[in-house]
Amino acid sequence: MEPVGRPSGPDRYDPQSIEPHWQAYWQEHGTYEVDNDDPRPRAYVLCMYPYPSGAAHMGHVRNYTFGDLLTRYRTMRGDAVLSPMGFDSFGLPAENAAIRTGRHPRAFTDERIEQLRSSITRIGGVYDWRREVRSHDPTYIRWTQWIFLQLFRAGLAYRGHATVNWDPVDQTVLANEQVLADGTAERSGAVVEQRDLEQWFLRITDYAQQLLDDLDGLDWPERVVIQQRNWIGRSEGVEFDMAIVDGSGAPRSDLPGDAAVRVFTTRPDTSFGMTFCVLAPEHPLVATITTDDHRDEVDRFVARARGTSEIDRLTVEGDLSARGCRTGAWARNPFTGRPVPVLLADYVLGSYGTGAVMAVPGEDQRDWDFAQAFGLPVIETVERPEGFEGGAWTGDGRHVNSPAPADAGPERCDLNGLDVAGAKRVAADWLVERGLGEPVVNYRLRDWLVSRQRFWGCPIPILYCDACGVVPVPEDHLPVLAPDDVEFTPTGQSPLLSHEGFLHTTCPDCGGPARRETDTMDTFVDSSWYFLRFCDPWSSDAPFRQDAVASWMPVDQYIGGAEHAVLHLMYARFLTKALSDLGVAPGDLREPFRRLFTQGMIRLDGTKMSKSKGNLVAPEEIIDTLGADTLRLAHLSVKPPEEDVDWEDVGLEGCSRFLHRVWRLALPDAAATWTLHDGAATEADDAVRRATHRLIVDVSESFDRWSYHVAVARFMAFVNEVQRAAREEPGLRRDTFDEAVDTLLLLLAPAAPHVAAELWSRRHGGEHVHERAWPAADESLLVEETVTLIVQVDGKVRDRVEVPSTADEAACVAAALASPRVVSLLGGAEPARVVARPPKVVNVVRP
RNA sequence: GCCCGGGUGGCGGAAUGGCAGACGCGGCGGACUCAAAAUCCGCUGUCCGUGAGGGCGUGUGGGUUCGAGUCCCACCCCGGGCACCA
Repeated sequence: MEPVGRPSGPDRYDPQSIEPHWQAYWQEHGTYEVDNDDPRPRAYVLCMYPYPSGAAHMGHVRNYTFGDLLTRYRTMRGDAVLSPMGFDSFGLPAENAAIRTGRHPRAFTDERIEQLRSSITRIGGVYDWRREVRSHDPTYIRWTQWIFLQLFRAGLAYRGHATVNWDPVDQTVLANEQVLADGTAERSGAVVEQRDLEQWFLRITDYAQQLLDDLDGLDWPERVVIQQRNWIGRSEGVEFDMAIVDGSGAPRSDLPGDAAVRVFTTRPDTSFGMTFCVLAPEHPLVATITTDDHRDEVDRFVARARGTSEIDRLTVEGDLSARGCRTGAWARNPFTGRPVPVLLADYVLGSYGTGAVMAVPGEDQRDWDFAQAFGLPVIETVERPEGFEGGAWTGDGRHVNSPAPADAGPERCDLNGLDVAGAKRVAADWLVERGLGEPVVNYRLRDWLVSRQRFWGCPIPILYCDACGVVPVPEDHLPVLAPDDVEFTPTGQSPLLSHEGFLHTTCPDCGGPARRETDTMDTFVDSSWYFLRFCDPWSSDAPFRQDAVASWMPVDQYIGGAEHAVLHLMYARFLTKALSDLGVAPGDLREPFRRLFTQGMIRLDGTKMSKSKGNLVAPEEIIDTLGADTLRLAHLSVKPPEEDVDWEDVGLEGCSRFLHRVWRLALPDAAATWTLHDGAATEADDAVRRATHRLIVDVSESFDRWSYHVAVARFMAFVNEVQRAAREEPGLRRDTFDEAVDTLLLLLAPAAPHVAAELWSRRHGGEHVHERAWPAADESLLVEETVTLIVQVDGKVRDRVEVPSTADEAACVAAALASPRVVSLLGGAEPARVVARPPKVVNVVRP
């Protein structure tokens, strides 16, 4: 790809010779290092820290180009920009490589960090590397563990027994967020199994309401906010008890008198339509309420449901009658006083609400389908709209069939005639007033399962003592580090489980023998606080000092992939709130990321480009030939930043040609090739000066709006215009030309930093362009003297006339009516109407 | 099914109710050259017309407006997310 035929020698644009020079300059001069006592206004620009997978791929390039542009731009605007970089360096790929090759994951990881750091530098990314953090660094491990202990003391980290997601390929449990809707693992793609295990959880559900409410104050893509809202899944309803009775409604002699099942519903208004009640197979009452004649059937059903993988349980196809089972028990509907049969079905989840629902086939489609399969009756309680032919009606309407029977006594409830909202209120109040139930808010969000049965992660700092039970490792014993003398076996089992030296220790409380926790933390724990550590990575007696965090946080602009919409971004929000409440982070820091930008993916032949798919286009090969500035510009120009990109559409050539053109235009010696003079200013000078100041406004606005592709288009158009003016007679005044070129270089400095720095330095005796102030436009040059007035007849453009930009309505109308084209189209008739928007447009409406 | 995006030349896209197609890619023609590359210049939505010019044109159909790619209503298609959460 080496261009042939372009001029050679010292005047040739040669990215290979200038790019390393400037990268070293920025590093050596600490140009983008900022101290915590910097007096300038502060800005915190952060790209999601990467998993070190080796040399950068195009996704990295895209991400870091946007972040780097913003860092350089804000710096030129006068801010102290915190732009740190680090590595999310725990994780399974390194451990899997260790299992394959026998090499320790640390060696593997450190090597890949160096490769990635080198790539990032070669892209031209500038960071305050003094602040670098790595998840697997013992100092970072220490503070991750310290944070875990604070959460443990506050009751926000707990050990719980639960049915959890087990990934048979990666040999570890996973959080709900890491399992896709089809029941496969987000990372490995394996079908997830269910296992009952004791695991560590973080109590994110305590923050469900805050996580929901605080979304409103964030400047985030709507898409991401909606995804978070869906994931939290708030739903309001009521819970109430239904007494377990026999088929005639009488109490059962084999059960205590208060035997009851509690149900949760968001539709108490439809209670009169309840024709059965459904329990989850894992509901604790199943065993006690099942009657003897149904016991065998129930046992078989429960065994099968528990053995079924999530993926099968979620399948909609198949015979519904096999997915439920009668229990022989009955429950009394408090609204009617009448018993309804109790069934089991796997579509009711044990982990949501009360694990039991009242089934209303008339107004719920799942209940309706189930009722059909089991031959259960349907009672419609909401009037159908005309023409409705489906099974269940879930919309609004007048209630019918909803009075309590006459023998229900003076306290009978009557919902007939009410709409859904009104009936909900009346039904809920009725339950509450009689002490039968209460309003309840449920969330879909579950506590965050953080245990991982893996070696290459942050060890959970907990001991198990036979005498004292669960004991936190004392803070002055941190960090707990995994041993180095470990062997990785092909089974994938964590070597910690069989490492005697790691496993056995003494209890800090009683001095007796104790066993270490062998699970490590989900790597999303590491990434939930790294942005806080960046503010104060030198802190040695706390994870960070509060004043340092207070001065930088929240992050002004966070940049990363949309694939983290629920995972990382939810966890990081949670931990920030928890640390704030614990007094570790400032009390008023409730959200970590003020603005979020999610960039599009890079696709190759329509598929996502990633390491696993071969990563066919290596960024460094392009840097080796066309240079980093061309690559950056191509990424900036190809599409709006938030959209997915097909690699085939990335126009390297046009960008390379453009930079060569800039080079020839700006090179001091090349001025001889242009027609420049020191005489009086001509119209050409006037036009170029206006274009120059217009460019300042356009590029600034485009940068502020993240319309980088438009900014690049403006650059190209501007260079074309200046070239043309400087080539044709009478040419340009030298100072007009210099102002145009210097302004171009200043504006280009954030986007194509190396070439801008090199040319500026050559033109200005070694000066550094990135330490110059962002240019300000001269307002007087933005006002044109004359403008092109659009003359329309009946809304169609028929002519254009030059008018003074100060022309008023009368002048514009006069100019329009004087147009020969308009005169001929009117054919002597008087216009029916003339609409003028001076000085842009006049529309003449014919009779 | 529900919720978000989005449909504009051969392609990526631009246009914050006022000149549709900026800028780039690709294509065609030309200059320079022994030749090529590179560079530079011109043309490049579509139809009618020798021409001047005119008709049509932003997924489809309606509407609002002097004027709609842009606003409103209905629909079609594509992409993404959610989906037994009671």
